[in-house]
Amino acid sequence: MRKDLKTVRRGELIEATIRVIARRGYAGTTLAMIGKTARLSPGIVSFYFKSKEGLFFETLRHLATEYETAWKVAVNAVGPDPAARLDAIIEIDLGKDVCVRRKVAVWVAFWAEAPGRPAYSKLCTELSAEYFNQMAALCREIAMRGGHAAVDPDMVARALNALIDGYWVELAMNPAGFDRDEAKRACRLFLAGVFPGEFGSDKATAEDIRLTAT
Amino acid sequence: MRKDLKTVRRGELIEATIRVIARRGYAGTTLAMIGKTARLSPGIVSFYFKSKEGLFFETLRHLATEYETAWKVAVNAVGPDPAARLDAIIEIDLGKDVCVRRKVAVWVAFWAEAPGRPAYSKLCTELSAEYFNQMAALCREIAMRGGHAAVDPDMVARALNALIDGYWVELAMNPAGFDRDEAKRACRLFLAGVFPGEFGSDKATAEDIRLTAT
Amino acid sequence: MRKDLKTVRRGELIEATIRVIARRGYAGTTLAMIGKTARLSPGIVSFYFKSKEGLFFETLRHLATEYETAWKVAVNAVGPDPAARLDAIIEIDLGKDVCVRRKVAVWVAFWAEAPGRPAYSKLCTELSAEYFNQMAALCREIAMRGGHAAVDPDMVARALNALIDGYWVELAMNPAGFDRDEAKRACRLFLAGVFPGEFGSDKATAEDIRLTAT
Amino acid sequence: MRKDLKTVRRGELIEATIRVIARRGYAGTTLAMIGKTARLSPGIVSFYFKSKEGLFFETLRHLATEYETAWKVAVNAVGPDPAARLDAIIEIDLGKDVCVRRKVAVWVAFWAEAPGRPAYSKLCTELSAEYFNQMAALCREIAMRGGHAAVDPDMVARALNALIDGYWVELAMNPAGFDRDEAKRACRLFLAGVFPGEFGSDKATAEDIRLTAT
DNA sequence: AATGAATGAGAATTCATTCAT
DNA sequence: AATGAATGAATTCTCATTCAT
Repeated sequence: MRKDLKTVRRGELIEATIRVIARRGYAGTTLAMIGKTARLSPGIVSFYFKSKEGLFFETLRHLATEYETAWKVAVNAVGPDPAARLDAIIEIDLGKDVCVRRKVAVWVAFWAEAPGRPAYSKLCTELSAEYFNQMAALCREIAMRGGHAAVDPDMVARALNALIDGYWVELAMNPAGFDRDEAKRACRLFLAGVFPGEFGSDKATAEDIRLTAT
Repeated sequence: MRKDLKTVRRGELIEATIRVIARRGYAGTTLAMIGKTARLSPGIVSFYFKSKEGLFFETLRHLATEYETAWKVAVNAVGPDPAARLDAIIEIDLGKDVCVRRKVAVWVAFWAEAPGRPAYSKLCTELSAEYFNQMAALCREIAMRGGHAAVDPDMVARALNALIDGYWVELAMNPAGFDRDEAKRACRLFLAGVFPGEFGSDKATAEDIRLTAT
Repeated sequence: MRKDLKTVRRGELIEATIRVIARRGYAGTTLAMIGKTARLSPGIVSFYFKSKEGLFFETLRHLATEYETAWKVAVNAVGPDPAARLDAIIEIDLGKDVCVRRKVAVWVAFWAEAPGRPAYSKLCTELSAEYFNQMAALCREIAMRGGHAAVDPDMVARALNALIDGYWVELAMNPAGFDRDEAKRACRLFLAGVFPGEFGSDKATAEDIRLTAT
Repeated sequence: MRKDLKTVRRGELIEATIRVIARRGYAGTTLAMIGKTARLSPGIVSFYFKSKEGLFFETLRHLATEYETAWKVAVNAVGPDPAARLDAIIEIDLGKDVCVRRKVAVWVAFWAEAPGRPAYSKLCTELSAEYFNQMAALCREIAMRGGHAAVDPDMVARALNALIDGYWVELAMNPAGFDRDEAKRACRLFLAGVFPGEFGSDKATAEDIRLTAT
């Protein structure tokens, strides 16, 4: 009960932080705004987090953990086929749980502040590294089994990563012009070009179709 | 003469602003740091720019103008072939003048702050729109002349845009792991997949070859 | 029974306050620390004392009462001889009940804060006045009966008072270098110089001898 | 000129700090009060001192340096006779430059806060140690040359130190009842009792007589 | 009777902006 | 034209106090 309340409050404050950063930017976010958004007093942040810096870091960690968990679960859920796994990652990265304006705007904010904050930088780098390793491993598997000797699987992984990050930026900056389904198709289009026969555009999942309507 | 000095000082302050934001992030940048970096007094910003906000906006405008000019010049320099023009844009976007850590880090910082600053948002949106229109027009031309009826040229333009933005983010966050030449090849690989026969990987330009050595 | 609990709790909080002030200083003492030290919740202070200010004042009063009672009891216990009475006061002031670091550190803290707190100032002044009156009366008696006409008994009382306060400060600041027995001997040495024949250094009490071993 | 201004401002702020602490106590002192007293804005403290803590520490250091210099100069000014030197120290410690309510109240405040602030404690301890070494050396000299074998010179030094500190406390708490000249006479009375023939009460200096009028 | 979460007033601190030199 | 000292508004942070449980 005691611990639950603590967890609940921390969650409320983190959620409020995400909303405020998404609306006002990192530099424009004050504890007063976060307090108001969470319908709590501004002084409470010191109680649950050591400081503003602490709250921000925990917010980043929350997003990082959520994201990491999501793609790991997704990868394991679809069985061993590397193409299906890559597909599952795309589905998560551009899916409606992770790829919502609120959250990607905060990711961009933390990326932008990372140069001046070693703690942010470290966390992002570690997350990235693990993510890249997974992606590169899958690309390598596909390349080997399919005889796609010509392409460098690491390069493909980096490109796919960049493509997804780029879509996040698009969503953050121009949510009206962003089409989650189109983004997924574009990722598969890229992979289909690189690994012919692996990512047919006809392979659209049921999920795809559902989300297109959204 | 008077005007020259004004232009020089403004340029120095903008350059200093870029360096400081790249190193410390947007929120971590103070006028004192900018002054120190420019070897000028902190009070001088009020003289040459109305305010900190003004300096930051002019910094964004400087980057925007520089970038816009660069790709327009490049497009016009290569003649009318749409594929060559698209190639020229890639060359600029990932070339050593525009795609340097210092500058892309500042772009990411402005993207991140845009939600809270209508002025930034507006400028970025306008720049994006013009850039996208150009790219989409070129993609449409290629699609039409090559009979690539299956793909939506706008989608290709958006994807290419996202891919490039994503590479900028990569460079900003992890400069050591970024390979400008690889990024360009990945863009062409994507286009080659979408528009078969148009962007052969054998088409590497002289520029490419030069930069690979770097 | 009810009243007992109240008295017990108040005593616990006062004792905790003494410990915390002695360790952290007056300015560095928070109700949270006092609560933790007393193994009670921080909110309880409002219940047993009106406020932090109230708790602090009661702490001062507690020390003052304890001290006042101690020397009055001691004075009355030794019979009417003024030299013996003065000796008894020295014994108390530098004895192990009153003159312990914990307590003298708090005395110094209250002295230091007195300028800004009329309530503290008043209490200390009243206590001082009564103490001085007693001491001066004893000095006067000794001076008169011994024919020590040359010395001003009030001056001697003030000097002895200063000497004892000074030793308290020494104990507060540098407990390792403080020797309670030496301090008592020094007081008697001073009085022996002022009132020749009255405070022979050979007159060390049994108490003295016991404490020397400590 | 530049450096002078800095020195002047720092001095003004330190002087204001002394006045405010003396009037309000350590805990009751705010930067706003210091600013007002110095007729400067509250934000300026950060400019000349890193923080409130920094200002307080420099204030202590200022007092310590002033005091240390004063007694060293005084000791050297009077020639090699140890009794004269001890006398000179008493003259300084209870003289009108050092022993004024404003300053001794601040000393008491720092003594009181020392337990919670290692930096204060360290500075006070070092100052004390040097002062004690000097005093003890002089007492030893007097004891040896005068054949006062019975008394421990270190004990005398500690007692004199305590007596002077005690007078400082008296002045801080009850300035109206404090007589600087009487305090000096009391110190000499004590020494005269300990070292017979050395500190005759007839040895009052011209300085003494002048100050008595004050 | 006691807790400890929550509040919010007050203080320290930061830093954009101003302005006398 | 440039400086950099000084200001003071805005923000973070601390912590005494309150109050529902």
